[in-house]
Amino acid sequence: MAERRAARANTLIDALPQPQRDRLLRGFEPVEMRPGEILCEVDKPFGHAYFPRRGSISLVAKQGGHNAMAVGLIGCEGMLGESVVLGIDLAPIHALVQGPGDAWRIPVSRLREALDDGATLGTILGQYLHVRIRELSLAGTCTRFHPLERRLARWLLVTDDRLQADHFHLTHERLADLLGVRRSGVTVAAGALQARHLIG
Amino acid sequence: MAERRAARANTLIDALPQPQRDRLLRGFEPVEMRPGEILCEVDKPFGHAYFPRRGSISLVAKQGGHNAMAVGLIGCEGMLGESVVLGIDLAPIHALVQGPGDAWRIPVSRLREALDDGATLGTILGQYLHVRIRELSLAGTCTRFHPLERRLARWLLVTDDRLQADHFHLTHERLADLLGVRRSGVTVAAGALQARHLIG
DNA sequence: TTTGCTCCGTACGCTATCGAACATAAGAAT
DNA sequence: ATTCTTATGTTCGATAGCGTACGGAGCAAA
Repeated sequence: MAERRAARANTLIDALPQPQRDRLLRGFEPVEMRPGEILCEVDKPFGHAYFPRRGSISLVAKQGGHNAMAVGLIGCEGMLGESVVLGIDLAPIHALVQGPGDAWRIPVSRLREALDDGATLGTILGQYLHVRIRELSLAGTCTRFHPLERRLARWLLVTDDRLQADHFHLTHERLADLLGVRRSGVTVAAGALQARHLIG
Repeated sequence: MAERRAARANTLIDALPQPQRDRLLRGFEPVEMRPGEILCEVDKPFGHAYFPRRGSISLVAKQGGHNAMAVGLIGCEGMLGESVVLGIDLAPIHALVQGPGDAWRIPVSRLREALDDGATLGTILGQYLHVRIRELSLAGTCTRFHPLERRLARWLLVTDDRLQADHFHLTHERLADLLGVRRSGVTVAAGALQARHLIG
């Protein structure tokens, strides 16, 4: 599996000024992310924040047990646990590992300390939370107005972008869960995309 | 139009400790809210934050001009412009007046000053932003999985809750815009609710 | 009184998607 | 080699909501 770009670190961390970044790195613990692993559950305190370096984390909204769908995907461009900038340590949504990889993680308490260590980190996380909010706002509209084939294409593109890998494997079943549709619906939509030689 | 509860102020403001609230009130300007008035547009700087006292503000997500739907409703329990706590002064979403009423508004710059005047305001706005995020996350799922009749019922209940009025008037047309469906679809759904004597 | 406008009710055919089932196909386990 | 499992392809009838169109009711201006 060839690498598409050299950088394997996390974009948010890279944006920090050197001394602050070094201090923050001391609080980090590298962890592996395995697909399906649950990183936080809604309304429960999340003990750690995660900064993916490879792989991806999907944000899943659940509705009364049954119905669920993904409303966001986090890769090395983002983080899980932005809520700390709000002084909140409860997860607003479920999060689980989607694509395998690894991440830095840091206890919420230490991240909170780091937020007092100069304003830059707070600014960055604030901006990141802002784009999350924008994305969340649009997610609903997208689901409402676009047919499955387009939503599937979008999800595949986003996944590809986040994973930074030349290829990746996802079962129709899992895609169906993420998109909130039937498994066989994904089969059909994927077939249509293949017929147009848009995916392999 | 009888009042349902005595309190006509804004819940967030009421939650502030006395001295801080008084200082903040000096920055407020009372304004009237007329239905349809646009309070902010996505990616444009919003000059003021709004704290409704009566009436409501709907948050509208747009998709390429055509398709649009509401993803949130703000009444006297909330505010418009929470993004300031993130150090952001760009609106993440469109907002327009839904139900007529009045609000306090404050220039973003003064609200930002107020955030430095003790930590309480920041904490409150942070918590409020957190619930907004939770609501946004669920909005998509709700639209995806629930039939129109239920979504309509929900919207009417939320509107009633926010407006604090004994009655209110909404055309089917506007409800259709808010729910992202056809006008005639609303007519049918509303008829079904009336047939079950759930609305008048 | 006529005209015009806004709002509501209703209908028809169409599309996307559902829920459920069945049939392969490929690999892993025994 | 046979069985089990997992992933995929395909079908069928059902349903929600669409786009569009037409008719009527209330109300106001001319």
